[in-house]
Amino acid sequence: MLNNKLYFIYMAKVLTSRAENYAQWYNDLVIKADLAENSAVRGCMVIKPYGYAIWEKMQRALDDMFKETGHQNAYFPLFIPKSFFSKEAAHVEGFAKECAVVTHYRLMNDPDGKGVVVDPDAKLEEELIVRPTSETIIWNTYRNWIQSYRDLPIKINQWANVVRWEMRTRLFLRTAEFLWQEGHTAHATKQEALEETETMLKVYAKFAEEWMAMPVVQGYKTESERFAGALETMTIEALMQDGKALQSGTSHFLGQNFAKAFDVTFTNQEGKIESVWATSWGVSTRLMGALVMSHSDDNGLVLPPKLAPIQVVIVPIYKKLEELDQINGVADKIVAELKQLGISVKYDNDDKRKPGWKFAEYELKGVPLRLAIGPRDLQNGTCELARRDTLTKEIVPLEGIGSKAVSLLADIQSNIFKKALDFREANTTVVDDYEEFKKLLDDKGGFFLCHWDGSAETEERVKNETKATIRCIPLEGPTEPGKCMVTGKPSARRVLFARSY
RNA sequence: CGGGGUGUAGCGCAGUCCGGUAGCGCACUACGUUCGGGACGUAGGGGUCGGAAGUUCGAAUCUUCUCACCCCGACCA
Repeated sequence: MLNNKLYFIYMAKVLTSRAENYAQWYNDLVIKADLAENSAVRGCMVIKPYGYAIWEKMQRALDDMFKETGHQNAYFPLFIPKSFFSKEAAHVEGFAKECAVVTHYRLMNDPDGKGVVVDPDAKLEEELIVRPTSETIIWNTYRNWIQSYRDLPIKINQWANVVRWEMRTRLFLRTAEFLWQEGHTAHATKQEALEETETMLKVYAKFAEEWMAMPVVQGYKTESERFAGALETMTIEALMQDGKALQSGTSHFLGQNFAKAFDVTFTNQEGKIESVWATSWGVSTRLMGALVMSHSDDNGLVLPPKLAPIQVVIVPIYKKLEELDQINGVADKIVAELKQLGISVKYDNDDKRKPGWKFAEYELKGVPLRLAIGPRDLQNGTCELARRDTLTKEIVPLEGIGSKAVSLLADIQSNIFKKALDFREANTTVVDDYEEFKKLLDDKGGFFLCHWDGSAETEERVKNETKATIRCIPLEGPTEPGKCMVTGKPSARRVLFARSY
């Protein structure tokens, strides 16, 4: 009676398949799985409760990691005086084209009686920018907080929304307003700031791999891909199932650029005045998109147990309400046992939905484990356990169901990571010939490890000719020197190319 | 921001060419039978046809303007 694995019979498809149209599959899934939807405001989304629950779990895990590495949370204003933006030249350059600007502070009734209009007399002295990122307001504030090396380091994070006026938006991947965290740290030495930059990249990589079950390549951005105003940008890059890369988190070494722009200096131990060294780092709700595209299949979401709002769902199967009563008794005990073990469990005994409907629904929503109890199980002291990642089911005894669930959840977490890692390895190609690179980019996609001569011209040429960009100069991986695949000039090491989101 | 497409019931669509007062499937409500992979029957309810203006006796349908969304580019996390 045990271990009789059955395979699923699929009923009506509600999703476009990945093979048919990957982009449509993603859009369908985000909406059908109740993660988010488009709002009445152009380019802005509504994150729905189920999607937000996942984000909250991400926040919790990241926030704990930030605290463990010595950071504190704070909050800075949504609005930034326009003049702040013009202080750091590269920074302005990077963000000027996508800023929302507040020009007035009052509405009035339309003199023509057609609703309300902006009161022309209520023009702001200085216009306010809705933050696209907070370096300027934060460094303007840090100036007042820092006098001596004794005031350093300052290691602050804020959870906030930011606005970047994007032309073309996609749920989670690119929206005009999004949620994120931005860390902003101030240090006495260059070395310490560099270490902070790397530490936080490692935090992101650890989070991506251990919580999201999403393998990432860590590395440095090339100069042209760097954050506006940064001396060095580090990134974690993930590979999506359609063979495109997704930049999933960045950590920037800002040097003394912002300190100089905002005149943030400190007196060192020798009594000399120096500029402060800075970092900033962030991940956003874009991670939700990464999560969806890393593991999910044509039946719906596949969530890593560590981030799943519901880890186990219990579905009763019954004909008569007396049977349901009996099952309720058994299920309540299972719920108590699982909760005891720290598992988030939902017992769905809603009489208005049928088992088949519930199966499909929770599969669509990516619940890692489903436990079904019917009349046969009541007799045998068993239940049916179905795992979302492999789509397999087995009949198991109720005795010891708690530890069984714990080990299965752990197994699912590691299995989907392994699956994603295998996919990435199968889709990472070492190429030395530019023509072959172009061909494989179209035929196969994925990551490419190639030699590059280090020039922005070559990088630009590859981008124009193939739409592929250098995702990063990896921290790990092959480091043997060679010849640039495009120009044949010497190359210190291979870099990671891909088409990206 | 350029090119293309789509807006008709909560969702997915037909009807638009050729103007005559709106229909189908799912969902919803009630009852009954069902319930181990999105059940079935019977009877119901629901629509400013994206918005505005115009042509006309009459507009979902024709004209102009406008808004939103989707796809492809340019830009970006």
